[in-house]
Amino acid sequence: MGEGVQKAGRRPRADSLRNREKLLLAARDVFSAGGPEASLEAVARRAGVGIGTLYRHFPTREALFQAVYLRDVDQLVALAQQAADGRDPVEALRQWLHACVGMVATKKGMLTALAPSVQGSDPLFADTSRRLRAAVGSLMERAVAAGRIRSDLTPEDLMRAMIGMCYTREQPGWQTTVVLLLDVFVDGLRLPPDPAA
Amino acid sequence: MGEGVQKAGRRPRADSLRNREKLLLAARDVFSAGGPEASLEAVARRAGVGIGTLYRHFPTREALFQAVYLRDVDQLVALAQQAADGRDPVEALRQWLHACVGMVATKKGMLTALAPSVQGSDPLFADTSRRLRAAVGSLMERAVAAGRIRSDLTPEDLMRAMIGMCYTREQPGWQTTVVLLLDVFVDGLRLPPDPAA
Amino acid sequence: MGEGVQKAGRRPRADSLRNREKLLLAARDVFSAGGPEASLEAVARRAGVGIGTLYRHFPTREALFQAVYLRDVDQLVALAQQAADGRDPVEALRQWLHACVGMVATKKGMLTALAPSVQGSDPLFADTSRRLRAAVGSLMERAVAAGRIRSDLTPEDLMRAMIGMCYTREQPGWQTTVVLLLDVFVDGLRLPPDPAA
Amino acid sequence: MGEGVQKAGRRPRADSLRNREKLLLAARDVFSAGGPEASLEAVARRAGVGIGTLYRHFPTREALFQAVYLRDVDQLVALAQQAADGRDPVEALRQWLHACVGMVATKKGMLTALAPSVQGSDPLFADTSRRLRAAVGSLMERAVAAGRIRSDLTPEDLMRAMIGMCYTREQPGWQTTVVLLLDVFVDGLRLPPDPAA
DNA sequence: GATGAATGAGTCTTCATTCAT
DNA sequence: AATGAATGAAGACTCATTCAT
Repeated sequence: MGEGVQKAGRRPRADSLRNREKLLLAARDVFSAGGPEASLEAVARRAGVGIGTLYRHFPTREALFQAVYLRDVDQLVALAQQAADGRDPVEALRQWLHACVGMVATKKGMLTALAPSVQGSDPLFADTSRRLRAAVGSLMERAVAAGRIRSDLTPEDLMRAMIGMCYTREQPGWQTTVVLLLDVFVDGLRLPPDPAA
Repeated sequence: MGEGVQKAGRRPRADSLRNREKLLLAARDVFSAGGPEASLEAVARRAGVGIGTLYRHFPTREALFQAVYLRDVDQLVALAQQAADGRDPVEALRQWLHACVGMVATKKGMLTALAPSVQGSDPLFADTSRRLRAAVGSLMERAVAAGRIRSDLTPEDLMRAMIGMCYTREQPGWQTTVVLLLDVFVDGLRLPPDPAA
Repeated sequence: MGEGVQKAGRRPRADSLRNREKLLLAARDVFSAGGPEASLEAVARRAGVGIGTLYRHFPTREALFQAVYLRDVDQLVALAQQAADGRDPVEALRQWLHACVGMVATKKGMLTALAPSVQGSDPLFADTSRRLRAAVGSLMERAVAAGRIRSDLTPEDLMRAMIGMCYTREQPGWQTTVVLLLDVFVDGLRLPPDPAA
Repeated sequence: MGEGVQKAGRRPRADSLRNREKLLLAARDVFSAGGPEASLEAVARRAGVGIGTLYRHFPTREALFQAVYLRDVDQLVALAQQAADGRDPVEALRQWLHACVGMVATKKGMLTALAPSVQGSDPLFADTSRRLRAAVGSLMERAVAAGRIRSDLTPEDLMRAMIGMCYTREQPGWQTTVVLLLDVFVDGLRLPPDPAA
């Protein structure tokens, strides 16, 4: 989906697959360094393939984008699923948010990927978006069910807060700041313990 | 400051002033729509003046930028000063943040202006930045002094949280969401009332 | 001639004369530094007058050019006339050529002025050209009359050789080289002493 | 070398070669007419190709320049080598200088190529420069060894004299003049026959 | 399928030149 | 007369995109 390659029912050529992989790696690097406006030629050059090859695999900039960051989002989802096990549910939420900051720090393109997944309506991101929402949702659900946090925020809301805070990333040491801000935010989500209990 | 025009002591030509104004309006529109990378030619075109005129008035992209958003930031500062009067200090903080959201909603370019004022180190924004920080700082100071909010956040931190949340703006109705998120954040800032009192 | 100012029979305003002078000085500096392609706005800026004023005084680039270098050429002419007195005529020729090199070294624009005066057919330079030719001609004449140099070169030829050698000017120490080359050239002009005498 | 094209081991596309050739021809014409500052767009236009194509083949103005004039300089070198055979060594020198004038006359851009090769320090011209110097040097060497000319001039000096004289080229019939001037110069180089011999 | 050449539209930027004040 | 604002025509350069090989 999104790639221009692969007529149904035909086994992909080995070099084709290899090129696709090289392109994805190159694109991640280039987009990380130069932002999402970076030149496609730079991507092809770094991948060591012709620009035509890039276009064959990813007919639009968006298609490339999507493919590049799909796996990153998958990691976030996995992380949310792990965090949902055991532990205090509010703490799990906080830990997961911290982990998100860590990933944004490592993979500079991550934010670029998250924003459309959370906010956009582009059908290309629909699936990614749905999976992410589900994972975050179940994380929140536990805390809500335990009466520990307010129940009027959606998973998107939480994601947006997290993403927004991360836009701060530039100064050295930004991670510390963002973690602090997120902690404040999580504190704001808490409900007082039920005095009846 | 920043404009290449106006040797001291000479009355500006009428059309010059008119053009400057047209350029500022056009620039606000264009930057709002296309982001800060938007083409300067597009600005000139929309202003209905020659590209040379744009360059005469604003020799660099940054100079134009700065001029466009200076007044907007001034309004935020004024708003903060007003909010500092009377009322409950935490409430004042919350109200000011709400007002910020309102301004971001009205002037789509506002965010573009705030980000460099808060994060950047460009000397052009140094003054703007300082004024903003002072205004927000005194707003927070009152709440801290009253023992109502935590004292370990800087004015920049608060601004960053606000700005970050606003990056969310795209979907219809985003303002409601952002206001909600900011309220959560302010709740997170609160300290429990001093039991000794 | 060449200037657009001065309707006949009207005394020039004092500031007009002052501006003209400032422009000439500025033009010399700017053309020296930036070559003959230098921007007229730079000239006006350095002169501290408006670009419009420059145009009023010198309606074309060439007119400015001509005015700037007129006096320089005059100096060369004067030099040639002095050199024609006394001394050995071949030596006088050589000395004058050396002096030319010195002037080219001092006034970087000099070459730019000489070339059109010697080669061009622009009527603006006709007079300059004539005066120069006359001066150099009489210098050569003496040596020819004394049977000391060949008689088949014109004053233009000599000037061209000198100018050509000077085009070399770039490297540090070029003057030494050019003087050497001119000495060789003068040696080539010599006739053997008349054995009959 | 200097071109941005041709990864090793791939046969160049036919139209690519054709375009390269068209560009070289166009560039020679345009630089001849308009000097080395001439517009690259004019070159592309005259070659009948897009400006992008020009940039692909020659990523910098200098690269184009170099490519255009490389072959011309090669011819001069070959000529010098031929002239070094047989004949009277002073006469060989003179003949070669005459040939240079002829080439300058034919290929108006030649001077533009020679100047940086002789005077410049641009690494692009280093090789060209070296080859030319060697060729001229061995031509002079023979005459010096035979005690026929002064030994205190470098090959560069000779080249500069030749180039300088040619800057004269404008008027009709300039070749005759330049040949005359060069003959005078060569005469100036001569030493008197050794009376001891 | 892969390659990279060709193309031209679009940007930025500088200036000569004209004209309103 | 002087000024400098306005204008737009170049020119350099970059890239997205298409296509010949």
